[in-house]
Amino acid sequence: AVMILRSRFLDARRKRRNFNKQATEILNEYFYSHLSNPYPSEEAKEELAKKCGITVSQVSNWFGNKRIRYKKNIGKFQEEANIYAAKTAVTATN
Amino acid sequence: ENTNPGSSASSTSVTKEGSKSSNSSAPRTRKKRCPYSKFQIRELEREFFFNVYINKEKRLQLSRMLNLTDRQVKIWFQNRRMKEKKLSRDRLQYFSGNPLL
DNA sequence: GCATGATAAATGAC
DNA sequence: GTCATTTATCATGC
Repeated sequence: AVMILRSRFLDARRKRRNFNKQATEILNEYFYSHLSNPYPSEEAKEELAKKCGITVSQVSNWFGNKRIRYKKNIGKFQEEANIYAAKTAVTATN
Repeated sequence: ENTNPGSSASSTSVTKEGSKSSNSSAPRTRKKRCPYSKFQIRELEREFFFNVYINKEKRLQLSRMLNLTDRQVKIWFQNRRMKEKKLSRDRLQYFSGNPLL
């Protein structure tokens, strides 16, 4: 059993698996509701990781990829941005 | 087999790609990331195994051998140490609170 | 065929 | 020196 776990861990780094829809939802909500400063603190990352069921490193990776890919092609994410903007509009009003 | 713009310590580096003629406060264009060759990685890893911290003397020697700049070797060791630390963290996290165990 | 997550060079704050 | 990042590249999912 240990061997299986070990081998699975060693090659599990670049064997990518997509996050589930719920996790992506949570990450996107945070990203688009902090679009002016999409840099979650360490504490925020830990909370996001917990809610998404992923590691803090994965949260960092996600935001790193999201920031640059959004910046490189804002148009492509416009529709997505509008969706989450509407979804989190209530939150901003407190 | 190394595409290196201004790396090789080719004696007196006179031409700096016409970088800063007068103004020197420009952010300068970021150097394009160029993946190192298998050979370069092997040698870097070999030295990393001996000592995680490389001294200046060996650094210069290694940079000449691999056709990298002194700075590149220094940065590689820094990144490599960070990688090692991350691997340790992941290992810990994986074997501790794993729901599948 | 691109979307997406992870990793590898390179930079900058401190 | 560490360390969060940017950026390009890699490897996989679908």
